[in-house]
Amino acid sequence: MPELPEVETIRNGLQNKVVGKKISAVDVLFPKIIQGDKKEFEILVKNNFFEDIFRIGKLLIFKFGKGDKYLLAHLKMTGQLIYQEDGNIVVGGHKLPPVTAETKKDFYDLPNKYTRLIFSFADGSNLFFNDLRKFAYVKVVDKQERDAAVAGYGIEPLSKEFTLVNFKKVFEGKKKNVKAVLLDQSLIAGIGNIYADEICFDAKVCPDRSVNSLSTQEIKALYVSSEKIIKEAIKNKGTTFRDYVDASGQKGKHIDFLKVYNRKGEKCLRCKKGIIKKSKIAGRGTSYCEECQK
DNA sequence: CTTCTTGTTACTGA
DNA sequence: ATCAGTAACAAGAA
Repeated sequence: MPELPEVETIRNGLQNKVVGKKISAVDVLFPKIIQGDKKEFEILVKNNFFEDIFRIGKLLIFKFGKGDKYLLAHLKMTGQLIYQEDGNIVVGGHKLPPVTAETKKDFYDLPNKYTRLIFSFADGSNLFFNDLRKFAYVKVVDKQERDAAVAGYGIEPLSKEFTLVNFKKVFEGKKKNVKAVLLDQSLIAGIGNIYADEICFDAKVCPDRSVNSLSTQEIKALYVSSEKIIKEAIKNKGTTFRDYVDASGQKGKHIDFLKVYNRKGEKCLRCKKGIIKKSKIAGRGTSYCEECQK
């Protein structure tokens, strides 16, 4: 699922590909993907261009060249943003291909049965917004609404504000467990289920520990591990567990580096004694080693 | 058939 | 206020 490292990989990939290109057409194949006024969306996008692409947590923010407007894009669980240089796609008037054994098999044919939105650029290239589960969205906002959205997020792991002092503040006076705090986007931006488990494992902290029981050293370990795990995952272009692909349609390689997630029943790679356990913590499937995560 | 999967929000009750 | 738990959203896999 796209978490910070995956969304950052997509942002990075799109930066060099779509910024500055004139959008000549937009095809809305699933109208519900657009939050708010659909007409406003189409009028704004057409004959405009993306001037820059930002990210906070798992949220992408496209700045338009004309008009002081922004497009927020959230991939939720199965969203994909795939850019394709060529292809035999006629600009405008896209229709979904029929669902046949052929199209179903080739998930990477574009557009496919999960394509919800297509931006067509003047040079003939296209940006496909696919989403199997239909939870992903785009939303046009002004500067004020953009700032409000950003303000709702906690400290961003790749920013200057991600310091040990600020990280400690997040845990102060709380009673929630570690997993719940790591997943809370209003406290720390961008961590999802996979990396929450990996961070707890790396820090040797059991995810169901109440944060008010953590020692200063344990909080520091979680801080160091958060930064380390997220940067490693970005280096590997994210984790493809199921649907995630980057802006070029390529899978991430970080799945080979996961140490606990999806390893239920396997022997712990670190202590080689414990068997990875999976239980429900903070309402999420959580994998951890009881032997070496205290 | 049932159960599980995950990001986020909304709602309940403690 | 804070927290835990759960339903909802939707479409799949197992």
